[in-house]
Amino acid sequence: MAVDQLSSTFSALADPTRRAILERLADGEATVNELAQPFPVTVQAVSKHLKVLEHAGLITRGRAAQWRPARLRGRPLEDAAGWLERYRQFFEGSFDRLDDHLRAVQKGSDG
Amino acid sequence: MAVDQLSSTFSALADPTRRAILERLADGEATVNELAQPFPVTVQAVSKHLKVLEHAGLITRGRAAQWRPARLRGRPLEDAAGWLERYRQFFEGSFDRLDDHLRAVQKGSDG
DNA sequence: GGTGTAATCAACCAGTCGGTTCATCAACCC
DNA sequence: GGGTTGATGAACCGACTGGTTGATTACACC
Repeated sequence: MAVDQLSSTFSALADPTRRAILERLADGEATVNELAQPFPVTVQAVSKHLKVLEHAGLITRGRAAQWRPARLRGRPLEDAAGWLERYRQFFEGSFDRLDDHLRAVQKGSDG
Repeated sequence: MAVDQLSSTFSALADPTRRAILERLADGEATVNELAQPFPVTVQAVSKHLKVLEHAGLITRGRAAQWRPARLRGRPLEDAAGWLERYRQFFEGSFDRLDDHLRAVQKGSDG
């Protein structure tokens, strides 16, 4: 099991079912049964997914009678986005040219 | 094994060794031995990591004599960042208030 | 207090993962 | 061609993952 936060976050996001759950939660909180409905898996499987998401801090669980509504939490997503942001320089244009550009930058100034 | 691109990308990023490899590659291309040096694992293990990264499209491999330099490729990172970007609304401020805000928005306009 | 529903727990299973060791391939160089 | 170095291939191992089924807990309602 990944110990660091970032690994937990990316690991949680690596599953398409879990990403779909998060997308659904972006529209507002939902119960396990509601979340499980669109997927061809059992409620127990979704419950496990929610535990993974909760462990990664991507959701919090409420308590209302026998329901445990899940709610999206943005912070880990923000951290993940922050990590990726550092590679923005590689996003734009051809990565082939980027290498030359980087080498030039490294020689010309501090990193 | 994850079939979709986004899952492959997040899965590849879920390992701290692989993220460190990418960080190193941001400084320019490097060989397997160079990449393996900082880590307390064998070269073979790093070679496996590179295969995962290559499969996810996060790196490309060159060919120079008996060396196979790895080079960072930004495209999948950009896609991952794009997916996360859709949650930017959840980044800022308290997520508790966000829920109220979302409900208000949902009532006020088309959902 | 018994019944029905929401959700989790527990045990199990097949497949994948990250790592190892040993063996092999590929290219350079004398 | 043989030795050395860079890198991968193959087999194996323990741990984790995503899924199942069956049992159990927690709460509402009559």
